[in-house]
Amino acid sequence: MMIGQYYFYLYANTKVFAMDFNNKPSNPHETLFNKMDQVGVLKEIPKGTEVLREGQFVKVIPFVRTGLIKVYTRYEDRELLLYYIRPQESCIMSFSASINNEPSQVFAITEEDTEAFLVPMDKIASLIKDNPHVNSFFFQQYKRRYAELLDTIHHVLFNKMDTRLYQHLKDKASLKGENPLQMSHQQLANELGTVREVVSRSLKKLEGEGLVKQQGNKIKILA
Amino acid sequence: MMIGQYYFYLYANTKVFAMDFNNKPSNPHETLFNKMDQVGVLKEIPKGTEVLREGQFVKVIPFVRTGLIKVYTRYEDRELLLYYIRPQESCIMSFSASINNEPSQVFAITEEDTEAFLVPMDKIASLIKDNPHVNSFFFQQYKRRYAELLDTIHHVLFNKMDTRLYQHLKDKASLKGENPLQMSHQQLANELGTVREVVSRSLKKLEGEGLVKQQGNKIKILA
DNA sequence: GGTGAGTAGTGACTTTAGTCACTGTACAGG
DNA sequence: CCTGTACAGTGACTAAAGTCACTACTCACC
Repeated sequence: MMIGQYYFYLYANTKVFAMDFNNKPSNPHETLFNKMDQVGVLKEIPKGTEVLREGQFVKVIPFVRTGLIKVYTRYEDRELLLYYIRPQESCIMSFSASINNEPSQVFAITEEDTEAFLVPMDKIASLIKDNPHVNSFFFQQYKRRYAELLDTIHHVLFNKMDTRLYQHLKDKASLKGENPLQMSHQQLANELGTVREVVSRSLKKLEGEGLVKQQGNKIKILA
Repeated sequence: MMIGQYYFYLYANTKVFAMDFNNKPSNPHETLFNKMDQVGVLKEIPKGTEVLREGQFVKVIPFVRTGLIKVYTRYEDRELLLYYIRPQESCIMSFSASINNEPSQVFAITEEDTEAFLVPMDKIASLIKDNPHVNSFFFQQYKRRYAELLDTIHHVLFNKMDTRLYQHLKDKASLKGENPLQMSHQQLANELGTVREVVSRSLKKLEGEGLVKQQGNKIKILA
């Protein structure tokens, strides 16, 4: 099912954001983000919104201002987390898909309430021409995402599930800045590309090793 | 062991290439490659030369004119093929590493006798500024490599070894354009991130299914 | 002709992950 | 209060991959 190029627009209210010309931060990324409201609109997207699905064509690139977007892939009924788009970041999979007007290969969902600038791809193209920062920003994003994926593939290929799970829990806790982490076993299984039972058992094992502790529907990371 | 920025220079003879100003191809990539000799040198690198290793700093980006370079990662004593750099392509891992002056995360080896333009990173930077084709070339390369890696991760996570092996053999045969493919089981194991015994057995299974045939030290792909 | 390196084949085994089927718990909503 | 749903725990099993140990072949080279 392809919903069309402005899928994002289906959700949340649009808000044109007030520009702050006086603020001249030294960080190029901040500068970049301050330009975004000239070319795109700021959206508020509630937690749990599916903002992109496989097969969909992309015409607008998100730049996250606050919140968190999860990008993942699906195969049959399994999923695998690819990366999170954090504040000051963008989505290279959208960018990639836009470049050649190809459909998306991945899914994306807001994992927290998120504010993002949505910038049409043609605007991005001219931004890139005018502003070398934008260009290098995307190269940096690619570089990072590639490194992350390489890391993931290492884990998948060379590590056992309990190691992967533990690492994932730690990463996730620090990413979201909350320690008793509230997630179901099923969610964890999806992010790691495995099944619920395996997560249950691995979690039990980690608990036995004193690395985590399950309390109610939360998981406390101890070490 | 870090050998320094001009690692490539350790091998093969340098040859400054004659420019062909009259040739005006329509393909931007060809145009791009015709510019390379203005900014870099053409190297002839014999088959089996290790051109990049993990931890090494990169200052020069290769643009393959003829031949084939294999890029792979290593973990403990296992390896995994990441991608091939074919003619008209470049190496985004070198590019990535250069951008922030970080060491390489991967290895690269010539799999056939290869001619490549070696272009210092600072030249690339100015090329990118002057020539939008160069810029989009690298974005395209990133896009492709990311897609390839995503594909690899799908195979690793969701397919069995014999499927992966068979697919790999087919890909490899078409890439190298030779059908009775000459490779040891160990080599295949490395490229797939597994061990020799598993390749031996999977190959046997594929042979039983009539998909391949081992003849001497070669593997014939039948279907 | 003997030796050593590289390669391939294979039986026996262990470990890991995944599957199936079921139990039990918590909780929301009619 | 009953019922449906989502979630967690677990025993029993299967399948896949990897490990270990050994045999055997080929071929280069002294």
